[in-house]
Amino acid sequence: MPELPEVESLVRGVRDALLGKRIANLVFYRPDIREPIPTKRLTEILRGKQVNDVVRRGKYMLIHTREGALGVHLGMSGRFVVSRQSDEMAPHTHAVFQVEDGMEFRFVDPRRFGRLFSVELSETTTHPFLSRLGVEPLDDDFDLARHLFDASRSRKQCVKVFLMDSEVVVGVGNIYASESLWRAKINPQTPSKSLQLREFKNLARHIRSVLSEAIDAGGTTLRDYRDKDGNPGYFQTNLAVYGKESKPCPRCRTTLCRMTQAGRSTFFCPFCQK
DNA sequence: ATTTTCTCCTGCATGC
DNA sequence: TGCATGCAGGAGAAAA
Repeated sequence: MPELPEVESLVRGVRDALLGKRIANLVFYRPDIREPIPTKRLTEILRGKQVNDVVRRGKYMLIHTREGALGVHLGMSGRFVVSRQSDEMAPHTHAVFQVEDGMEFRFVDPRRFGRLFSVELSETTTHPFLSRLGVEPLDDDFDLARHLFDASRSRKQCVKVFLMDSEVVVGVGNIYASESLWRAKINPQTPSKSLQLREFKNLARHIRSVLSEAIDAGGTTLRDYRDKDGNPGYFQTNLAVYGKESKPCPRCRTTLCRMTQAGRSTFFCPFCQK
């Protein structure tokens, strides 16, 4: 379940491995993942081209050349792993990007919720997958609390669902929404419009700290997430509430609860998060 | 217009 | 042991 910290960890590794390198060739094994992979256009953009930049936007990774970019979304179970060309091919390998240095990156995704897409030079911000994304929670250039406060005034949604709206703020998925609300001692069912600016300031601080700590730990691996070298993250050992239903709250020892909000599991402490 | 539900898919846990 | 069932979930599409 890659969210912002997992994608950021991956992007940093891919950037180190790929920046300045040339993509020698591309091989597609299964172009019909969530959406058909634009194999022809991706080949035009990448083959024989040098990688200029590798960046994250929300939960998307963008690998740029002077012709455009490859967009990658890991979905639920996607991996983007560096391999030797002689390594055995993992099941569910859908695409391979061969690098001039003899290594290659492989996109592996058992559940096929992920996507590979092409981004033209002219649409790095206007591409349909990118244009509607909300703010980056770790950007320092603006007031996250103020943004959340303003965006929530006209909403009926509860704060947990609101936080997970990628048109409001990107990268906060099911795990980090639950974790940051627990840290901020806010009940996930609280209507977002009823929170005051002061409470959003506290919440924003905790969103940033939990995401930053998770990046430092290489992300959270519950089942599928791996970095480019196939290594898991380690932040799952620091999770306070996610997946901890019926375990004691780390703060007050009250038994943690699980509920469903907008079809997603939410974990919380019924005592701390009143 | 906003918000909820559905959909995509496979692997794993559960229950009989 | 084996099979059926259900659940997990990011995010766009569809429905409400």
